[in-house]
Order: sequence, then structure tokens, then C-alpha cells
Amino acid sequence: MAGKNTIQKKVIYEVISHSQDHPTAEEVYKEVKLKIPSISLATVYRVLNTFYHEGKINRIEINKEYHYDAYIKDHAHFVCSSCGKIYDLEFEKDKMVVAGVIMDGFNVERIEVIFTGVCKECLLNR
Amino acid sequence: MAGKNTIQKKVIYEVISHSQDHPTAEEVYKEVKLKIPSISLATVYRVLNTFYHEGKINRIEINKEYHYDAYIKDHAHFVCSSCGKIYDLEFEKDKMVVAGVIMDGFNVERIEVIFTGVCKECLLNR
DNA sequence: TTGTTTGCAAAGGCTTTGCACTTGT
DNA sequence: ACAAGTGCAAAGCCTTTGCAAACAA
Repeated sequence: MAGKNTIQKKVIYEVISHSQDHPTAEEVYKEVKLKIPSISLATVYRVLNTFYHEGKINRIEINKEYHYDAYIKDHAHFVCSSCGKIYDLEFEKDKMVVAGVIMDGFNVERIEVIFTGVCKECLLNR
Repeated sequence: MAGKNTIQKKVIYEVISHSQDHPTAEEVYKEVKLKIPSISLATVYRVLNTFYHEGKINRIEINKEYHYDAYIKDHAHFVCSSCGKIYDLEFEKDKMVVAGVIMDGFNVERIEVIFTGVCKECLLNR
């Protein structure tokens, strides 16, 4: 069900789950390459895709790029339009849903919440 | 400040504001082409970009594609993973923000909320 | 006039895919 | 053994961009 246990998958998952930022496939690739120099970018893309569809990791789309992170619990993201940094924001799924969104009849599988704006640091350095 | 008033901009805006779905640039292009056969896809992309940055229209990113709609007020989107249809969902920005997301210190300019799942119709036709 | 905008075609950037080889089970 | 996974290179897809011509103000 979970497929084969290759070293590529193992290392890719380690990189994702240890990263604090929200790496793109390319960034994951660079990191994984340190441990498996022979790995190909295509494999990284394929494995990330697999993990995502298996629900092992989370994925968000920002400026035509996928960013990944270890899927632990529901959370929102804040993207700084000035420095590009992506912040995790805690939120409570149930609270948010009942807070105002009319969802009757829909079967929600996933929620992606992205705030855009200027982050604390960038606000200070102006 | 708002640039020149070209026929292209006028018709593109009309198409966006009258559409009930959430057209991609390509779809807008096809529609606009009915009125301005000579228009180019590049122009559609450029104008949509301009409108978006001027805050005239809204844009969401789904499966590596931009979808546009007339920006009227904050709302969330539900994307059906079965039929691909995009639904608008009303929501109250303030309520949602206070509902559970910790946002202190950030200057929020934009919120994008995308629910993914199976829509009513697809649930019924199973 | 003159700075914008448009059309066209080409380039760009990220992601996927075909194929033959390799590997886990 | 053999289906699943990998590497490589090429293709795909959406979007942007350079440039000359057309155009609004």
C-alpha cells in the first residue's frame, strides 16, 4: 500500500520533516543530493507527489510553485510579499469552518488558507 | 493611474465581471475573442495581471493555473476534486480571522481560502 | 507627439513523462 | 522473478517577455 522502501523516499521524507521553512521540490532536491548525490530531480518530484497524495505531507501553491511541509495538523500560511518568507499559523479547522463559511452539503477533504501581506520583520525594517 | 482605456481592457473586464465560473486566462481569451477576434493571448495575460495588481479583480491559484473573478468581496472557494467546478463561498473575514488564526504583528493584505473535496452534485451522482 | 498598449513569436520556469535500467520484496 | 521505483532527457503547460507597430491622451 505504501510502496517500496527506497533510500530516496526515506531521505526525502527526512528532509521535509526536518525543514522549518517550506521548501520547493528544487530545494528539497538540493538538500537530498547531499546525502544521495546520484538522485534525480524527477524522483524528488515523483516522491513528493506520492507523499502528498498519500497524505504524508502537505503542499501549498504560491506563485506557481509548490511548497511542501510535513503534514502534522491543519494550519494556515502567511506569505510575506516583501521577503517571501512563509510562516505557519496555527488554526482550528472546526472553529474556522463554523466561523462564517457556508459549507452545507460539501464534503471537505482539505483546506488551504494563505494570507499574504507584510511580515513583522519587514514592517520593522522600513 | 489607471492607464489607457483600450477596447481590450474594457471587454476583458466585461467578460470577467459577467462570468459566473472562475475562468482562466485562456478561457477569458476565448470569450473576448468573440468580440475582438484580433486580440492576442498575451494581451489577456497582461491585462488580467494589471487588473489583479490594481485590485480590480481577484485571482486564485488552482493546480498551477490562475483563475480570475470579479473582485467584489472576500470569499472562499471550494474546488471539487471530482468535476473540477469552483464554487464561491461567502465568509466573513473578521470572523474567520478571530476564529482561531494567530495573526498578531502581521499586516494582512489578502486572504486566499481554498477548500478541496467533493461537491454536492458529485456526491449525489455516485 | 509620446508614453502606453498591443500582437506576435519566442523564451522561461516549474513539473511531468517515456523509456530503459535498477531495486525492493 | 517481477512489479515498483529511479535517472536521464525530452516534452508539456501555463505564463511572461522582447520588440516593432498601433494607439490613447
